[in-house]
Amino acid sequence: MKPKLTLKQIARELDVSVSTVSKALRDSVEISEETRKKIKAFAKLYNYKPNNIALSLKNRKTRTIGIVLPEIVHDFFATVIGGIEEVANKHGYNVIICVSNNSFDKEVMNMEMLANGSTDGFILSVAKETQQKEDYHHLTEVINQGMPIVLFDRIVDEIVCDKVIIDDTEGAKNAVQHLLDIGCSKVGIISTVDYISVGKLRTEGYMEALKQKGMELNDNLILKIEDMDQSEEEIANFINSTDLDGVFAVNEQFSTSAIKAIYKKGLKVPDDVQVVSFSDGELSRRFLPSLTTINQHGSEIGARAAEMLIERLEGHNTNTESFRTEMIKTSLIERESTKGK
Amino acid sequence: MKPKLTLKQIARELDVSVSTVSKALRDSVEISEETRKKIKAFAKLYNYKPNNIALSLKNRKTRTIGIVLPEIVHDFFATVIGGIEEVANKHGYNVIICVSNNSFDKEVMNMEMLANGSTDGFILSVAKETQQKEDYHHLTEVINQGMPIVLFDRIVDEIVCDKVIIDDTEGAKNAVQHLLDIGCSKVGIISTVDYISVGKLRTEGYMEALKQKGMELNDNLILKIEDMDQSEEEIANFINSTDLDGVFAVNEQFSTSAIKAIYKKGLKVPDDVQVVSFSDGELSRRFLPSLTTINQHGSEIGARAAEMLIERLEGHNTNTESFRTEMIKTSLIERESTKGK
DNA sequence: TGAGGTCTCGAAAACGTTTTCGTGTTGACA
DNA sequence: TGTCAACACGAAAACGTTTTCGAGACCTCA
Repeated sequence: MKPKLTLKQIARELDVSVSTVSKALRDSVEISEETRKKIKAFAKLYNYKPNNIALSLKNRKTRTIGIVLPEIVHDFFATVIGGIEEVANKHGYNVIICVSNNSFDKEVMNMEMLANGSTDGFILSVAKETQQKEDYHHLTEVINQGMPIVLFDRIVDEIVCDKVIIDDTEGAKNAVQHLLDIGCSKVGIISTVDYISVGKLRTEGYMEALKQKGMELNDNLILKIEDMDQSEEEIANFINSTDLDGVFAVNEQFSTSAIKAIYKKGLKVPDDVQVVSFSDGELSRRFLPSLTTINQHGSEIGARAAEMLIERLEGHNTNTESFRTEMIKTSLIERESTKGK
Repeated sequence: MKPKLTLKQIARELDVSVSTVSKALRDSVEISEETRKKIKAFAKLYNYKPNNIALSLKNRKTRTIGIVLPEIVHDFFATVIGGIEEVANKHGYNVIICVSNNSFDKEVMNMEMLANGSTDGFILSVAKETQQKEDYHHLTEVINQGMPIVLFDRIVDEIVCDKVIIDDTEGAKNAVQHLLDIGCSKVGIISTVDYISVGKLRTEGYMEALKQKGMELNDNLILKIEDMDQSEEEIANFINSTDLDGVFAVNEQFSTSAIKAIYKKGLKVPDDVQVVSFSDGELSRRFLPSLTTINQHGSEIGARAAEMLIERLEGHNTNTESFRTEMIKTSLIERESTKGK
């Protein structure tokens, strides 16, 4: 077991000073060709690699990005992480991931932990509980300390920072419009309670689409799920107690539950009821019938968020203090759960 | 924008020395009650938190665990991360995650990057390409530097370290046994090529189960997928060209592809063909029919791996140099893709 | 009164880097 | 022979901690 080589050891071994070694390795002209070669050869031979921690302390930069997410066993978030990871790595950054499990306290703890020198900045999607409490002091604190934050997906309007979102309203509107375009006349929505920002926005998109077609809103066709654990029964009840020919659900879980209930009711998808789902994940692609979805392009969201954060970190934009909110376009992917025109 | 408070600033502000501040905050008896209170009050007021990087440098401990995975948009790995994250956090550790994308080079790069001071140890599942090349120098190097490693799932026998695995053979055997028990007489397997350790082991389990029942092996009933991208067609061909009443597939993707092909062929699941899948994820639970699976208990794997690593790190076991390989039991979850007895 | 002990505290080293600012040794040139 | 620049290198500070050691102030007791 040989511990890591340090500059000091190289210096001692070669009988020069630490500064000489450091300079030689960084190709400083101060050091003679000869010594430089000798030192570099030695370093290469023994595979010297500078200690990241020491560099971080010196430079006050860690070259790591903190990611805080509500959950990780979740196709969308996993995809976003993938996107972040890729561009972060390309720029020589690492990512350190913490999960809030949708708990406000854990979110705060994680951020405090990471903010004490572990990361240069944050990419985060706030916990459900945080949106509910509307307590964002941990975000403002971090920002006040000069650490950039990029919010995505579950953002909070009050916080001034860079944001990456999808147009939830537009995406939902497109989904519902599509259902109407292909012949549905009674379209229901399965969404979440309003304090979840995306649930609220998607519900608004649903309403807009109906209004645009001059159709009137029927509250009975709107289901807002509060408790994920009981979604299955609630959705079954909803399907049974209504007479729909189109369903728009805000996530894959709701969509598949709905289809299951539709089958149980003796109806067929897409023949009797057509279904469009928000979120395009493994489940949508694999399900039978495969789901027509609104693709959120998670990896693009992640990639864009990482790019924005790194840009702030490297100061390519210190000139302008204007924060941007970037909108990633969603797209409709037609599959078997709708008939098409 | 107020930058982070440091000991030095507190010292200057309160007109004492840095060492006094440090000691006071750590409740040293060296410091008088009075000064201690004053300093602690000040620190609390301005929310002083020690800088992690400085601590890491001083203690030569980062309290972070490096995780290197083949992929992240994958139910099993995401679940494992969840398990790791939970116990890591409980012990005051952070996790930093890198993805190899099944590339050998990226795996090596990631490990080198993290090994230079960023983490205290590793939890990893090796890339497909690494298993193929059988080049493990990056692992031995890290181990030689005194950093503990815990391998899980895709492990490599040659490396001496702690390991957490599931009994792939046993799990597969149970799956096939179950199919035989509930009346199947012609059971096929859809697996991966042999250089993927888990694919190989699961195939062995399949064979063992058949042998134990005194059934003879038919190579035509064994499909080994090389290229994931073409799995769908290969599986369809396999299903069409064989006459099976039971299918065991080593992952959810293969299982659902098989079921799709079975339907296309005009047969029913589970009436005509019964299916058991390895890996219990969202897809298995949501699919129609929901899948009978072998649950790998990913979060337990992660949790156990983290515990083992932390134990090494905190030196609770320096006495014994014996590395353990822990086996997490799989369990069969019966759902709709099998009929039961 | 002086020796020794107890309380408090500060200086300095250490962790592994980078960088600024010397400083000694050449050699050229007047 | 003396001056000055160029060259090659080292000392030290800095990043923010913790910890060891030393030292001054005060008290106690012979």
